[in-house]
Amino acid sequence: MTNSGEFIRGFTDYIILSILSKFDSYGYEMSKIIEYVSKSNIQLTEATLYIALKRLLNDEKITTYSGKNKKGMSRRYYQITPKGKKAIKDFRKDWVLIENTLSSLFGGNFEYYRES
Amino acid sequence: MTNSGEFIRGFTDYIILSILSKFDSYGYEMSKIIEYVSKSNIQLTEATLYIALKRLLNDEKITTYSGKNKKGMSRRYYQITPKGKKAIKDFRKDWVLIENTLSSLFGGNFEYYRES
DNA sequence: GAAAATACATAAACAAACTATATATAAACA
DNA sequence: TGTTTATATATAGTTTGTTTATGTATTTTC
Repeated sequence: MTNSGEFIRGFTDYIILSILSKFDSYGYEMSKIIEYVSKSNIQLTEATLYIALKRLLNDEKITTYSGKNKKGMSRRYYQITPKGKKAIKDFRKDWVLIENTLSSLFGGNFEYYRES
Repeated sequence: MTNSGEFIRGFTDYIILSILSKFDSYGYEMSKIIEYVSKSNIQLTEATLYIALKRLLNDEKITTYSGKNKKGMSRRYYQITPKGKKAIKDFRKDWVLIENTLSSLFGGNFEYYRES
């Protein structure tokens, strides 16, 4: 999909928080998860991802620690904080409203009384 | 919803095109439709709306004409063009992908094999 | 040994949103 | 009659987040 970034703008932080709700992860892995789940239809460029991680760290919604995987390779892991958990919990309610509203609008599935 | 605009960024043009797929309309009415369909959860500020209309006119996805309603009040109506119809048709396919992907991510409803 | 994949990161440019502001008419209300 | 609210269109300046482009380094594959 061309310009997928334009559509998911605003959702980036919550995509990251959703992944980190399941397990601690690192930048590159998260980009691969998004690629995999979206079947390559949506992509987060590295710049977008790392800037979003910075923003989330700054907002204290995530923390970070250095670790090594099985093979001894250095990885910079990210972990969700209680503040991050609250943010994603609140957002999930918003997402239901957004999804319903946009689907109604795009599907033409709405009634509106026009007086003139 | 606070910051609803941040979430619908990128979708604005397609919201407008979706409404104009049903009937010709004018700025103020379209803002009311969005308010109504979203049950006031989502709002397009006037600035956003009129700039989007300008952009769509410039892209030749809509045209405009001056009209009057029953009461003789001047209204600036907008009408979708064949180019706009193609754009919204193409977008509707993208929306299915976006919706499925984001719902999977936000719902934690995905599997990903982690090798390390 | 070279190429591709993995991994992290930043600067500058760009695009679309927001706030604030301006203007004008019509309807409602006191 | 006058004031307020709703209807209606529009622009300037600011903010925010994404993109392109670039840089560095390690590991795996061929």
